[in-house]
Amino acid sequence: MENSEAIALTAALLAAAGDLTSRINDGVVARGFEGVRPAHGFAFARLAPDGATATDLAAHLGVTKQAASQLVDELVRKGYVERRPHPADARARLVVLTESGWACTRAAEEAAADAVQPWVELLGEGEVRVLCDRLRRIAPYGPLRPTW
Amino acid sequence: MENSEAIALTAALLAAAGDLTSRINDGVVARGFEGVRPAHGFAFARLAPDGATATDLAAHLGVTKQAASQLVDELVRKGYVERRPHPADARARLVVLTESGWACTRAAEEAAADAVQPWVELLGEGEVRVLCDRLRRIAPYGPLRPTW
DNA sequence: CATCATGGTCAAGCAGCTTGACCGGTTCGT
DNA sequence: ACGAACCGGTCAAGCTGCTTGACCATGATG
Repeated sequence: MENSEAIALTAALLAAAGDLTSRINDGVVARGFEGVRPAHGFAFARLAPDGATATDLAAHLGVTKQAASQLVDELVRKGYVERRPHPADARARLVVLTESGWACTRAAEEAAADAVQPWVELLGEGEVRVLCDRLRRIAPYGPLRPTW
Repeated sequence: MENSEAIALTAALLAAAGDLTSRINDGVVARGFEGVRPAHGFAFARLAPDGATATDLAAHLGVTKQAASQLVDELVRKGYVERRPHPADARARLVVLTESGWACTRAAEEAAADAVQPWVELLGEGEVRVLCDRLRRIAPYGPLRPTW
C-alpha cells in the first residue's frame, strides 16, 4: 500500500469520525440538553452500566484523575450525574447517572442513529454493518484520547 | 439500524482514527522530528502543494485566523515552514514548507504506511482499500476540527 | 475615490488540562 | 495486629492552545 494512500485513509477516518461526533453532539443539543460536549458522552458511556469511580473514568478517558474529577463536577452541576458513597470502599465515590443523565444518554443514541442515517442511505445497511465490523476488529478500543 | 449500533460505530470510528493518528505521530517523532503534534500534520497537508495563507489554513483547520497564525509562528520557530511575501497580494503572506518541512511530511507518510500495516495484515490490502473508499464516499471532507 | 471587504497582527482572557502536594482509607508483609 | 506502602480523592497553581475584540494596511467595488 502506498504511503499517500495511508495518509488518505487516515484523513478519511478522521473526517468521518469528526463528522459523526459533531452531528451527534448537535443532535443531543437540539434535543434540549445544553452545555454538553462530546467528552461528556464518552463519560456517560463508561458510567451507564453500573457507575464508576473518578479514577476509572480517568483511565477510560485517558486523562488525569484530577481532570476526570473536574469533569464529574461539571456534570454534577448540570444535573446529569451524582456522587454516591461507594458501597465497598470508603475512600471512593461512585459516580452514577441521574434520571436526566439517562435521558441524555438515550438522546445521544437517537442522535447517533440519525447521524448514521445518511451513511445507511448511501451504502446500504449491510455495508455499514460490515464497515463497523471491520473497524471493531482493528481498533484496540483503548482509552479514548483526544488525538490532536 | 439500532441506536446502540450507531453508537458502537461511532466509538469504533473514533478509536480507529485516534489509534492511527497517535501511531503516526509517534512514528514521526521516532524519526527525529521533535515537538510535532498531529495538528501540524494537518497544516502540512494543506501547505504541501503550493503553500497557503494563514487564513486558508485557518479555514482548513476550523480555527480562527489568529490561532492559525500562532500555529504558523510555532512551525516557523521549529524550522518547518517560512513566510514569504505573497506574489499576488501585498496584504497576504504565503506560508511554504522548508526543506525540513518536506522531510517531516515524507516521514509522516512513511509512518502512516507503517501504522496501517497491521490493518493490511488483518484485513488484506483489498479490504483496506474498500474501507478507505467507503469512508471517502461518506465523509464530506470539510475542515478538520477537533471533535471533543 | 469613498467605501467596504479581506489578510494579518496585537492584546487580553478563558477552558480544560497538567503537575505537585497532601489527606484519609485500604491492603499487605512480617 | 500494626506499621508501611498503596490508592482514591481533593486543593492549588500553572500552562497551552484556543477565543474574542480591536486595530492597521491593502485590495476590491460602486
